[in-house]
Amino acid sequence: MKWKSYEAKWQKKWEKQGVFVPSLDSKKKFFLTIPYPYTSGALHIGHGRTFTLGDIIARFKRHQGYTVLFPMAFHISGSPILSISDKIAKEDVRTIRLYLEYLRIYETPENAEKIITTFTDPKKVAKYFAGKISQDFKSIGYSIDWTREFNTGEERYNKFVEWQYHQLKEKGVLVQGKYPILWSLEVGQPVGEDDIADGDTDKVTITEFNMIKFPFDGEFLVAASLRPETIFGTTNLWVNPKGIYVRTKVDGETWLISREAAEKLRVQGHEVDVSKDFRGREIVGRFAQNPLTGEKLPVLPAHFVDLDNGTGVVYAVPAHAPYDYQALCDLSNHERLGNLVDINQLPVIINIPGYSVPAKEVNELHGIKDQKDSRLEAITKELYKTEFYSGLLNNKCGKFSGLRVSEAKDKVRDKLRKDKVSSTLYETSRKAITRSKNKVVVSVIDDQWFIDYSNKEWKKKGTKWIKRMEIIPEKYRKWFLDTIEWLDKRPCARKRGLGTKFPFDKDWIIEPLSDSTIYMAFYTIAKYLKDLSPDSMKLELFDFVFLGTGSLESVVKTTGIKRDTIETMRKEFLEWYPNDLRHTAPAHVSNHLTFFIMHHIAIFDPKYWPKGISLNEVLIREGVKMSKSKGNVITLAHVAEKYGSDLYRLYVASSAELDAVIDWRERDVQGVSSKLSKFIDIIEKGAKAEEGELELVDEWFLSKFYISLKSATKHMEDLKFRDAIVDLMFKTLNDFKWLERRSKNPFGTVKRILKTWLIALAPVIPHTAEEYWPTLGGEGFASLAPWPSISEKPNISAVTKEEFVRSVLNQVRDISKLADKKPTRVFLYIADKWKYRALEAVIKEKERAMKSVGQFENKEAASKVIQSLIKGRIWEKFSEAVDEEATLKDAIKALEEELGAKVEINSKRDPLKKKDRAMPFRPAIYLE
RNA sequence: GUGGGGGUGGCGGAGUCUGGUCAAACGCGCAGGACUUAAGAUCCUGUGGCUAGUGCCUACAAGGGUUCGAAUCCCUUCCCCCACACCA
Repeated sequence: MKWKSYEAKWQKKWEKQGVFVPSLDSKKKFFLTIPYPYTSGALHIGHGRTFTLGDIIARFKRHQGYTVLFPMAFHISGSPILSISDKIAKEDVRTIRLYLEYLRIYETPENAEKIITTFTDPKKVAKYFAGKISQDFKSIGYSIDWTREFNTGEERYNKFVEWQYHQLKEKGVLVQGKYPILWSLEVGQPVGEDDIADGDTDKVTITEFNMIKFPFDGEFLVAASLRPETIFGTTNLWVNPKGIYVRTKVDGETWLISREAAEKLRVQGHEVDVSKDFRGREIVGRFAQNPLTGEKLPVLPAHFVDLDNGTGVVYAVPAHAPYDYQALCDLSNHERLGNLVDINQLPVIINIPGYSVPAKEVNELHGIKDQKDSRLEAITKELYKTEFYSGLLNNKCGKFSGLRVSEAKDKVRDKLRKDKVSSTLYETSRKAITRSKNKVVVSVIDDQWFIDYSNKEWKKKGTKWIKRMEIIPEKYRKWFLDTIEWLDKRPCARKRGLGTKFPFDKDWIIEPLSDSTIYMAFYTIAKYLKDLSPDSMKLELFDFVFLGTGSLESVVKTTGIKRDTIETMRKEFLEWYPNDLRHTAPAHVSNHLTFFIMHHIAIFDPKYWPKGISLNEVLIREGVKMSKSKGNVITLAHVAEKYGSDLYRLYVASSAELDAVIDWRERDVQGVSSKLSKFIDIIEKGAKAEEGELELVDEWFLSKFYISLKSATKHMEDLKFRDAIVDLMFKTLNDFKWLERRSKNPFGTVKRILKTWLIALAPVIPHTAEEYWPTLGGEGFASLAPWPSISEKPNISAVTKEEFVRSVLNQVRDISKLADKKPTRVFLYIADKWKYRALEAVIKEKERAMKSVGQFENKEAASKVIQSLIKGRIWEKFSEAVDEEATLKDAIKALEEELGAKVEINSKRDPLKKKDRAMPFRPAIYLE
């Protein structure tokens, strides 16, 4: 792995000479961004895939003559870094262990112990890892302009984000309203996924129950359900007889619900005043009213009712709910309550093919005997799924009859709400506790700030723009369109975390996905703000720089910033914007990338809207996902030392196309490594060789290379790196092997294309390109060399002839394999002249060549030959006939060597009468 | 649940949009050979079945359909993966 020895040297040279710091006033510019990494730890080779491919794009564009801006910054907004510091401060063992592990990637154990004590300050964590990540990036050879680096905790960035939010407010997309979030009652604080026990593995979401109020002697017995449409099939209400319920005032009415439910309602924006509690059994046997039909419904006891789920009151739909049906069965022998619901006359309200009373039938099928049977859960789910997709509401459902369950659900819910018999209760999707063992419930915040993506005009513009943008691979475009369709109001500020304070209410902090949507613009000016006082970064400054509004004079006056600094900033912005390409992983489509597009649309002039997005899939290792817990992570920091950066880059670029998952397999890495070694070996030998006369095989090799280069250039433009490398590396190396066998002077021949070859691979293996560039007589940095032009025309006839020789060789081999003998003499017979006339006709007329049969003497034979040529689609393989006899005679030595046999062409000797079988490009063969 | 992607050889993966050029690019593995005292590295050859030949048969998750023709288009079923709002 020779490349390891020279990589660091070139990285230093690039940095020292500012090779990747672009100048202004370019003719052709290209502005590439990759989302900045979040600095909570070390990055691994999976993250590196995205940055590496981005870098390859940047480098390729530079070769193509673009002035490329490829900047980088660091994200520190949000709660994770904060909670890391909290945990380290609280001496949480797991966190400390994890971070010591991270630190040891870069530090001696003693230093790691020292540094971790500073990590109680979140900014120190962020700063430390930002430093290390940029060091890692440099070690992989990324061509980043580091002069524009910043992190999102800096004041200049905060000022910029504040400006962004003023803009959003002006555009009317910032709104305030109610919002349900996960909440801890004990702590009185929101809880995030990382606060919840097992929150990472078993996600907790928020579900909406419909609370339906059943009139109950001037009060309401309030039942909660996820299936409002089943209200038409209810026969009774269930309470848990042992459970504790409360009689409470809720929003001015008296409700009977479980104690837990009352607590939840209190934090969900309801006025709750609990007056008295009682056991569920106390109301058993009384009657409530169906709020839709007025029907009398008995209150019955059931043990499956969970007080801490919904309201602790459930309305029974025994024909459709396995639990309800079974609970009725369990009760049927009860002398007083057993006959209040007639189990043989259950109202069926949903028709599904194959069932008459679904719950009854599935229970019987599974042999359910008791409501405590644990299988009921799964059976319920199963039945619900069937009903949801194939069930139709029947004529018991009034105006909803005939609807599918999937449609009826929302319609019935809306009607119940409209009639004020129903409202919403939020519940967690599963029982959850925080890591400090507090119960997680849902609370409703009523002054939450949102970005209103549901705004119709805005959406329309977004959709239209996405249809026009360049999206690579194309298949992700639909995902963008779906996302924008689905996007609704999105909370954009939080009470916790690092980041920019919300400018209109300083108690809030802008949420980390909402503070990173237009910062590509910030790159253009970041370096000029570095030394200015934050106070000078007034709204007017950004207005002027980004929107061109206001006058230079007045901005100078209000900000006190020097006139030419402001002018330069404006110039930088105009120079680089829009962002030509943003490259990242598909996971960001449904949030970040769509916000990125939408915010640009809201704030900037259309000519500055983002032009393109490219995406690459993830990287796994030996078939499994990399994760800290599995201990199979290779960090970016180890790449240079372990594999060398050029090998890493080559593997990442060549082993899968953008939309396929890369599997990092040590064995395959070794394979790629040997290709790279071989390539370097050829360069070294080629550089020393003398160019000589070109023979057929040399012409063939050079021509094949030009064809590959042309195809690879196209692939690079389409970001199909794998295909490009297959052309430039694997196929060309294979061709070279043949050249080595056949040519008198293979290295002299390859020398003619070495510079071209090297630059064509430079985006992928830049260090190797730099190292050998001077050796080959290149000037300046290889990284800045122009992309090779393809002026040389491939010699098609040489290619055809050599391919013909190779195919004859293969044919002889095929036959000797079939004949199962190793020949000592090989006889080749060239096809008769008239068959070449047939070939000519087929090359010219393709499928329609049959009509020329008439021109031949032996029409039957001619028709066979032509048919065969057509079937073989010969015109796609060979574009012209060659003088086969001469070509083979020229190559006779090579053939004899390869075959280890004497080769005779058009010999009189033909004992098996093979000569007649000969066809153009397929001489007849006889072996002895 | 909602939305998206996918199932091809011993393996990773091309090919699918634009049906015929496909027994399947490129790579890995495996087998035989060359080189070597030997191993490794490297190079050559082979790697569905039949066949001294430009062909036939069986294959592209399973089943069905459209078509002269399907891995490719349509339908059904099974299986796998990914993303989903405060998480960066």
